[in-house]
Amino acid sequence: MNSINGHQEMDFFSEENNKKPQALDLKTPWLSIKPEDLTMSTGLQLMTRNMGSDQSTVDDGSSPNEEEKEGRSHELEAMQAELGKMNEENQRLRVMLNQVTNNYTTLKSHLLALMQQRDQRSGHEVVQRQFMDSGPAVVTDADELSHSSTAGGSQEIRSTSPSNNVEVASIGEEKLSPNKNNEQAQEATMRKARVSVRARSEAPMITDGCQWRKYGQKMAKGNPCPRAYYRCTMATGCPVRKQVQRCADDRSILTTTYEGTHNHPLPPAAMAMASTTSAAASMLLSGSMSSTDGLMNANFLARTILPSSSSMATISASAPFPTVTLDLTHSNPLQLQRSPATVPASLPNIFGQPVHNQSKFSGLQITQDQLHHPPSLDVSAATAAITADPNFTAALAAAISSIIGGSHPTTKATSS
DNA sequence: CGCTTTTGACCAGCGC
DNA sequence: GCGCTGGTCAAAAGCG
Repeated sequence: MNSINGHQEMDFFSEENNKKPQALDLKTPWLSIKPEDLTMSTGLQLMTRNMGSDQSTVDDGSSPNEEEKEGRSHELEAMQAELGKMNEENQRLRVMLNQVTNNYTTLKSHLLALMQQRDQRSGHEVVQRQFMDSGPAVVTDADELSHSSTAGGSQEIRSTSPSNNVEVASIGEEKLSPNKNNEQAQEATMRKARVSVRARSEAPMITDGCQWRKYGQKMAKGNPCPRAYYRCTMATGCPVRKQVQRCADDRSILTTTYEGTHNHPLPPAAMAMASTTSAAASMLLSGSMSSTDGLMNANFLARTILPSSSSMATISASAPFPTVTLDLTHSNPLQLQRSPATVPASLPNIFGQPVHNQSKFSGLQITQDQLHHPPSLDVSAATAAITADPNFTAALAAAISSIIGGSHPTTKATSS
């Protein structure tokens, strides 16, 4: 079953599918576009005008043949000229897109730098924060040193033991550069954070677009249904794991708990769930997040996933790991039982995942379907996953929805 | 033959 | 220290 899904989804990596839709060139430059730059409307207006003139020649059936031929040749020249103009505009837009991409990269690095500064100011607080609900898991320097000797042996750096995750972050603080340390700390803590998704499904596992391999099954205490353990097999060494278990009270409810961050490109079908879980994990792990912020963000995330549903998100304070639970059981169950190819239709193409060789903008890829159905909801969803910082989210959401949403300047210009 | 699933064993953390 | 529990490993079996 999984292998079938996986094979289908691997097709998304084909060169053909990796080509960005032309529409992306027009829609994604949202950071630094001035209204006067949006001259795409010129071409459309010309097209409209042409259609009008075309119509007039058809209507004017009384005109002599010579005139008609002459008129058509003029028309042809005009259209060729317009085509040339549009090509130029296309080139300009491509340049603008590159600029926007650069802007985005710069902005992102700024944000990361700021977050790193903040994390450095708060020292161990962030790491300790991840474990404040898990009892006596506060890491002391003595602990780190005693463990570091064992970690240096044949053990893997990416350990499956929670304590070792802390260890990696802490050792890095002493021995590695601050940037690398922060990355590792973040990776280690991201591995700890969990996102639980509750959904009604008769299938043994919800199709989230990823390729999973089952590596274990256990009877969990207090639940007659076994808990299955899966590991992501889309790339060797991908640390992402998930647990799948049916609810003891209502066996139609499937609880899927995700842990970790993918270290490889994801097919669009997998982007939705992976990004959602990653964004939720980011919320959990963002150092500035107060408990109320977290709850607010969690519910925002839930609305992001299924905007029309009454889905709820909660953050567990009692679980051994910080966990966000997205309860989708009140939404249409069919939304999570679709075939892999249609999963993105129910879940927004949002991003937030450190996807290698793939811009985070890939989450904003606009499909042919989306061209016919403006992706305003998807875009607002995307902003939710960019970062857990509510201020950043609000600013970007406003910017994106003002440009890509119904009030797109180009649209206005065309319609006027 | 290669990949996935199954399943018992093993390990670490935690509470008593 | 012991037992319980959750999580992982790895050999064997199953499958296409």
